[in-house]
Amino acid sequence: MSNVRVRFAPSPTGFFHIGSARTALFNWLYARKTGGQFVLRIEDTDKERNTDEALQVLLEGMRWLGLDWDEGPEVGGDYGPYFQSQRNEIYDKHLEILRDKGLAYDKEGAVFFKISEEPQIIEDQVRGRVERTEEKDFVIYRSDGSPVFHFVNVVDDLTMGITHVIRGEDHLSNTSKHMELFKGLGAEPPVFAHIPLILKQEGQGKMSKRDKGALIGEYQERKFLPNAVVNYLSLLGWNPKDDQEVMSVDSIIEQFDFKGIQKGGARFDEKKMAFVNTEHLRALVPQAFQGLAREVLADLDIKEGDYFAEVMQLAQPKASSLETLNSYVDYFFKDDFVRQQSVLEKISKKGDPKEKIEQVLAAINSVEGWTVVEIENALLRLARQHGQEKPFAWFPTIRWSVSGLAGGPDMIPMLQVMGRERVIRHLEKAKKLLN
RNA sequence: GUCCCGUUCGUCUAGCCAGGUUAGGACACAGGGUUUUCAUCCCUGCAACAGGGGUUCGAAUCCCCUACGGGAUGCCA
Repeated sequence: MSNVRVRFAPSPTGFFHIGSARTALFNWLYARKTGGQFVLRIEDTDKERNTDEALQVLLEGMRWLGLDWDEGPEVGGDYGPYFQSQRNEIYDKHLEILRDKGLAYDKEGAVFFKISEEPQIIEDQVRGRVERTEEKDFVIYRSDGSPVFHFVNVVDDLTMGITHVIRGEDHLSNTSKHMELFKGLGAEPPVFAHIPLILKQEGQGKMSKRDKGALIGEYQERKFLPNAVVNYLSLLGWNPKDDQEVMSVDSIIEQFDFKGIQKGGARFDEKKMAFVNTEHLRALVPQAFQGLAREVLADLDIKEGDYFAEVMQLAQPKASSLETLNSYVDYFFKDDFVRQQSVLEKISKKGDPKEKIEQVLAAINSVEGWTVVEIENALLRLARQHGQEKPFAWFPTIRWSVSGLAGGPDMIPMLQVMGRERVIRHLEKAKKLLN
């Protein structure tokens, strides 16, 4: 247990942006690394947009990523309320403090904060020493009586005992305002760490919600593994200073530090994201993989029994994502799969597929049992009958017949798992299609 | 306009603080192999210190300038 207290203070807008998620992640990592507290505070001052539905998108996204909060909505805590909309008294009280010190004054119906005009020196944990001077007094209460972001942000951080503010670089220039406010309220500012922004994959500027891959909900829908998303996000602007890239969340927590945070913006790369996801998928223990696979394959009529587990054992080492798993294995579980015409055209160039199917059927019918060795031997015999060392020339045709595809799990184990009857049924059907 | 921050392969980055490296890794891409199957695996290749000046025997590394990129400059958050 340490005295570190960090926070993530999102505004519920109805979507959970990847940049916000990474800010949340870095705060969470730091809390877990130091044994501190991770506070979730909701900046719900915009009454129009802040619906309960929008809040749930955020909370579900956080939970999905595994970013559990020690204080905040649903869990409470000693520093509440955790919704800005419920903290007006606290803000008003702090406004009085500034008024009493002569640091707040009314003008044009609004309340302004009187700046000190001294340079504010930020010892930023990522950027080092940053110096900036505020040039003019700024509004802290609008003429409608509501407090503005800079003020509530500082008051909340102060009253919630936040020790480290880890946030996006877009706030770096605002920090001098915040420092002045902390000092005006008679408090030591927290430690700041400004992390680089996530940039668009293509084009200029930071990721916007319209960009592909910008929303956490997309990864949820596409059945990415949350740990993989966390892994990739952690690598966007941070690294453990060695060659590790595919890491468990525990390992990331253990190695996380401010020194490893990058200064420049990081461009998002969906291909690398997919790569990290594939690696995590392969690393899953078979039971975990099968559990997830059952969910994504729910539409297939899969009966209980060993067959499913065996198919998954074939698929897991080669499948690239849960999102595409269905198309990778569906033919194991149904007879009405589509045999791709383009694949047929390709294999037809290397000989008559119908002839090959007949040859394979004949070879298979002579097999006693249905072990990998027996299937392999049968196909080897077939190959030798045609003066060939190995039966690879028949593989594309077999694959097309039993799966309709050009690729998939290893050929012989796949046939073994499918079972003799099913293989023969598919071959016969394929043959018929070629008449 | 002003202020703040940044800039190493196409991309993410190591190296920079404590100057001497064939500038390393990963993704992507290309070629080859396992295998005349495959969304697997293995090997190889491609490819970078933004530009200029200075300091130094020696600069990716330290200093200055320029360019470019990002952010801030709201009674948005």
